[in-house]
Amino acid sequence: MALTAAFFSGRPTEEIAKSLLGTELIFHHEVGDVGGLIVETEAYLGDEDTAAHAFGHRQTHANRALFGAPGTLYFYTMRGLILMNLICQPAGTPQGILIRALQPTRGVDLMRQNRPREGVELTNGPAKLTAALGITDLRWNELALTAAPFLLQPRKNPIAIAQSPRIGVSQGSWHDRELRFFVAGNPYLSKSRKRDQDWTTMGWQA
DNA sequence: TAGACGATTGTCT
DNA sequence: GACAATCGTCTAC
Repeated sequence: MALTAAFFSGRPTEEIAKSLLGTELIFHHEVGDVGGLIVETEAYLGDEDTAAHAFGHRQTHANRALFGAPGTLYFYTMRGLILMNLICQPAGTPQGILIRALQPTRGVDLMRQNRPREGVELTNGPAKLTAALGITDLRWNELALTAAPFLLQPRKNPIAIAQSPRIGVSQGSWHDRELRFFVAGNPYLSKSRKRDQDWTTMGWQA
């Protein structure tokens, strides 16, 4: 059964970030479905999180989606690249989860057209996966997940969930908080090392 | 394989 | 005009 808004409230954002691992993100493209299993996420905890866009309850036109209802989509650009977040917690509590990497499951040929790279390079980074899915603008920012052409379907369970400090967060008192969660051993992780990759199980339970 | 660095673009002050 | 939740390339080991 597909995830709905209820999935994104009623428990801590870190918990939700972990339970998204193994969920298939499906995007209904005009010319066919594309998608993959979520293998890496990061939690951004709003007001008090020095790395979050809403730190200090800062609200601008660009980050307004963070203050939306659970299940709201937050897309934003970074050096001309597009990153995708899912909003957790009730409206007014600006917490979100960044989708950092996917293991492709469907529409791989289409994704390769969108982003001509081979193997894990197709989707092993937050801006890489949006490019591969074919997301080229912010038209779905601030929309509810259920109102946009996206679908989240639970598929697999990780053998082990690992965590680490967030990537690209080097300043502020929260820089070393372990709010990045990933499927241990999955080859599609950003920053993954070859010797850590398990191509037999891909990090999933049988 | 790890680390450094330059490119590049939208947003905010 | 400064900066950023990144990417791709290059270099050294």
